[in-house]
Amino acid sequence: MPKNFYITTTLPYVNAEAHMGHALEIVRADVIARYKKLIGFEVFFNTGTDEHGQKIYQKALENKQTPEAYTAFYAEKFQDLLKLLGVVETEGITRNFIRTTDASHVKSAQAFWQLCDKNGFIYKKNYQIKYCVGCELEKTDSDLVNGCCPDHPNRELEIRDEENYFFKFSEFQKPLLAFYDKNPDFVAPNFRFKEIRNFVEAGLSDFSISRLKAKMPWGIEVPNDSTQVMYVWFDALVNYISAIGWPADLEKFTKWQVETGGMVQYCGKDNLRQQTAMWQSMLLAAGLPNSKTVVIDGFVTGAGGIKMSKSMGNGINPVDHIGVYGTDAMRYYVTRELSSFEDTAMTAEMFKEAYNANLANGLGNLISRVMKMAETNLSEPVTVPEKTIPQEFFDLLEKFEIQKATDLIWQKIAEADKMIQETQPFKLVKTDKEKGVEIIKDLVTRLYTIGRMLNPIMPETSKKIKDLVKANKSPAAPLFLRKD
RNA sequence: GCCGAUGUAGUUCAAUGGUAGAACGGGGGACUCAUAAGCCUCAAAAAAUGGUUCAAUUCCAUUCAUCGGCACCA
Repeated sequence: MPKNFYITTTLPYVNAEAHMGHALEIVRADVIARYKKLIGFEVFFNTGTDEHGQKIYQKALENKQTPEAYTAFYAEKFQDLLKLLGVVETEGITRNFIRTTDASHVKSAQAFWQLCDKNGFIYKKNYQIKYCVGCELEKTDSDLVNGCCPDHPNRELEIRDEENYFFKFSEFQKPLLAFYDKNPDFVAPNFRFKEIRNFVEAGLSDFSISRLKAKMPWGIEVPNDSTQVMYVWFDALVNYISAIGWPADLEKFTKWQVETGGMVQYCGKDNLRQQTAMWQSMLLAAGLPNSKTVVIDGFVTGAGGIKMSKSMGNGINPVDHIGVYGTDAMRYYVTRELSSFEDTAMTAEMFKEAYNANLANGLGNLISRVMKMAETNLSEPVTVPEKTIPQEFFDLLEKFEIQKATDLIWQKIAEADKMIQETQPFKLVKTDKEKGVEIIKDLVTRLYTIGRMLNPIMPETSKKIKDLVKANKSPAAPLFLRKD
């Protein structure tokens, strides 16, 4: 039985700066990837950028750039973000960064379309669009206020017909429900699974999967119809399999999507339907294996649960925070201080408090005090036994309960601090050297275990702890300096 | 409007049909290995109303408040 594991984030749409939601999703997927690697899996980690569509085309025009230059700029920015988040080259993990403008992806998306078409799930029909003559623009339902254009409320919207391709989503109600029944852990957390099941049970409508190329030139051309380009679904969602070589390299595809039991996907709650229903139907239509699990994140909000926005001025820029506090501090925050599945409020003040309490006073201080005693009182580095991580830690990560798993580490930190207070080894070595040394060795072993558990969560810190223990040295400078 | 969820110390969360736990923040104390850190200790909480029950924060109903979804926005 090969131990392979494939995990992917959704691809950020590159029409704006990266926000906390991106950081959250990328780090958590990386934590799971590193955890799987830790327990012996060979891991494929996919992320990238979604680069087609009307909005990007317009943004590029606004910036007086070609869409190619515009998306290249953002793709690079997101790659920089990955580095800042600690998503870097890691032994045992294949890192992949896909851009939906990659030639291989374009080919893959077209092949996927043709396969679904061949299987009879794509057809052409009239699609009615709402058009505001005042704006001279097409309007979507979500653009409208009380059924009218907000800028021209007194003008009647015109209904115009346009020919588009559609996907027969409606035929997948039963297959989807059957798939859900067979895979009771398909969506995490469970309340999101209920939500999507209700949605599917209520009935499905076919969705449109192309746009007129004349109107929207920045997209992947529909096979055998140069007048149309693919709308987002058959473009962006297909990245999860184009990333692992489908259909050009079926051996690679088999390794990561078949032998693994399917990909594990991370996404925000706004992506629930796309990932757990639409994309799964598309895979069924193509006769390809489904995803194994889709993990749904909550949102990061401002204080009081208010949506972060520029106008509110309550946004948190992950890049700025990493600049001040460091990569591992950000990884700590999104894994332990933000709920694994629910919305969580976050402010700069909360970040600082959590940093001081748990990284400076908690973890960092423990490292200093334990290693100082070790350096002073031990003649050689402690030999740490092989397996010291509690099984519970693995069980929690297996269920994507990253927050609870991280909590467990901080419990271990508190236990060690308490033990120092109760046994006072720093005093004991003066009266009973042997006994004092015994306790210090135990503390070093505990610290090393904490270092091991931190491996998926805070890889840099994990390595620093292990190196200090192996060298029997106290840190030259505090690992997490208090910020005032 | 419909569907779903949530409402617990100042804040962020937890457990529970029978003393409501924790963390941060706040007050006090003894200590010194450590980053004015750590440890001990104190104060501090169930949105409202009604019902079921010997007993409700927990179950049910209603009200109020907040959030999400109600599809072509990526």
